[in-house]
Amino acid sequence: MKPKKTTIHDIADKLNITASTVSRALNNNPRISDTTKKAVLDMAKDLHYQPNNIAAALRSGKSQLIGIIVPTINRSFFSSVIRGVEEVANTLNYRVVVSQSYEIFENEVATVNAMLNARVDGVIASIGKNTKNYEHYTNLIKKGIPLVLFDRTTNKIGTSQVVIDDFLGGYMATEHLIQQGCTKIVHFTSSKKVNIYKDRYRGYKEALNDYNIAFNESLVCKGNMQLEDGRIAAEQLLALNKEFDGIFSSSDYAAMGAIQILKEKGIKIPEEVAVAGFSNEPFTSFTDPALTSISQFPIEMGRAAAELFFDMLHTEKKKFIPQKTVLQPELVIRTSSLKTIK
Amino acid sequence: MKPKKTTIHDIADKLNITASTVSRALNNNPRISDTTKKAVLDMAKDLHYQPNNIAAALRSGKSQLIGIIVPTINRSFFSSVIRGVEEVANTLNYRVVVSQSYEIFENEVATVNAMLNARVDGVIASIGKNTKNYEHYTNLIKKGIPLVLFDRTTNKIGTSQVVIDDFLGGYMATEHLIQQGCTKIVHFTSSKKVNIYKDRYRGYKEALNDYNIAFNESLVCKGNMQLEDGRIAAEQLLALNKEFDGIFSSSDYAAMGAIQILKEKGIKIPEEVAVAGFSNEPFTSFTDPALTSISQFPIEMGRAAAELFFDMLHTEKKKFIPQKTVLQPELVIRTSSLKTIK
DNA sequence: TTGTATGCGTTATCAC
DNA sequence: GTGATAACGCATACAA
Repeated sequence: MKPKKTTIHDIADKLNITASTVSRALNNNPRISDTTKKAVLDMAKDLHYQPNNIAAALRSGKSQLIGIIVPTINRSFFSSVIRGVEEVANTLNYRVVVSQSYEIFENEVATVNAMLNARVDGVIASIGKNTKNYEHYTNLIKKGIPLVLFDRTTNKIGTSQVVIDDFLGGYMATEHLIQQGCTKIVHFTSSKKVNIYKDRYRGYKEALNDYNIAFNESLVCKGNMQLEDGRIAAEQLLALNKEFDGIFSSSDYAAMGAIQILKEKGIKIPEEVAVAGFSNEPFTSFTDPALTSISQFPIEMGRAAAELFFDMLHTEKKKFIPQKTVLQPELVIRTSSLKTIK
Repeated sequence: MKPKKTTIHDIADKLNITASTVSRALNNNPRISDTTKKAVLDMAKDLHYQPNNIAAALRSGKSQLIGIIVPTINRSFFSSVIRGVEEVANTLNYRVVVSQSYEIFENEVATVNAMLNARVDGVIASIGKNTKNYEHYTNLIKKGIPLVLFDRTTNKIGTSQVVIDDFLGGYMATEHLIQQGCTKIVHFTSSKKVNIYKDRYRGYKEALNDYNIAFNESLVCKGNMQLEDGRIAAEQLLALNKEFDGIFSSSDYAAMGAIQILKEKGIKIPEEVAVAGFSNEPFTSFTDPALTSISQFPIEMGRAAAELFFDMLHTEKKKFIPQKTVLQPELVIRTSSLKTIK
């Protein structure tokens, strides 16, 4: 019934050569003559030969698979990183296996394990917010499986990572608000445990310091960085009669939430309060006012992660030194912070 | 050097049983006694046994891999569909391999081929805009590999698909504008070759007809459905002095482009022109005015696609009848179309 | 430049 | 309820 799949043996038989020769010819092995190569390639086409990556993977120990672990796929930042990874993986004949942790530690562990079972050649991951134990990741490293962390990373395990300079991003956003005349700048942040928020916070403080503006801890709001958190924070600031003329939020969503509340209360943006977010989410250019933000170049980040991955793959484990690619953030100025020009 | 990976043979040796028994125990085969099962499981844990999916795949012919092909990963709609697929695949111990066609036909063909080489157990795909030849997909079907199409599908090849009722979506959006008092409604659409745009267009016409509004072809603008296309279309309409009091765009992006132009020209939305988009992109709730749109429930679409896939997987090829899941769209009313209440 | 032999780790078919 | 054996399709060490 089923038209039995053709293998290298079928090609070999037709050509009166051996399977090894066919295998070599297909892999463009230099020791095979051009004539045989051509004959093999032609016959492969004739027989509709379809290489079996699985068999090759079992034999060679290389699956040509890269595992990607992200909290959730349908967030612009993460899907863009995946896009970047896929772009370069694709050109090198690698496939990309994705899975989500949903910020749940157990899922993250399980998913690393699944990647291990699938025998991926390496893993590119962004750490979940609630992850404090990195054993599942160090396990990978112990087994000699390349691991590249991006964005939400950690220095506690020695592996390559790619991040943007979050400190600089925080600094740039804050500096920009200061230059627009703000002196009482609110900051929205999240858990200190997460490197990215910690660094953006540091950048904020440093900018204040450099411009001789006193740091006021009561203007720092902690939350979960969602739209709702921004709304709540803004409401509380107003309820407490805090004076402020600028907001630097570590998340575009929280910034947006604050903007909604301010608009509802009739507070003018940017005239009375200038706002800057972080991430340059696609929606930031569509809002009213359009939201100033910090671009993280997620596609480039994905490409960089893939490159670090292939570096690792081609380096002997003992010779390997963890690399860190730091991308430069970019301040994207939009109406929400443009006091002067308006 | 390398701590040789433990296999089922290692477990078997330690326990003085055979690999077959271990294999069966690990697969929870009913013919194995509970005591041996427990012994095997314990030993597996002790030896840090890590199943080799690749070997199992080669032997069994099942890779536990689902290939997903989308035009681009970092578009909210597509990444959300992927999320839905991954959700259900994950619970059934399947992994998801994603790749992008970038709307380029050759890429789509190549990527289907790559999936074939990777021996995925099936493919879930959304067809690229420029694809007119479906041979690469029919090839899959011929080989007995389950194929599920979603959103951008075709009836020309007999396979399962999941779509939303685009006709109904188009109808609902148009009807809503009519109910808001619009009588001269512009429609933004794209290539007639693509099922989704064709159907939304049909819905638009039908609604006009049902409400006794004459269809005016000069109010239909064709474009590529991007922000820029919406801007261009709106500019042309104004330049030509076309009278219109509503816009139903088959894309949120194009709708947004039109809104930008109308705002620039001082035309009030929704008072003078009411606008509705399609897709309910995340940004639609953040714009000003917030954009009325049609939700396509992408995560549910992904789940439905996965379910159709597993249905196919568990059905004999000869007994299989292509299924079509049609999801109901939902009108999400926002300020951009709310003439009455304002 | 090509052939021979072997094994990657698992599952499936028989046998007992 | 368990064992023995083969086979999945390919790549590679070694031989010629």
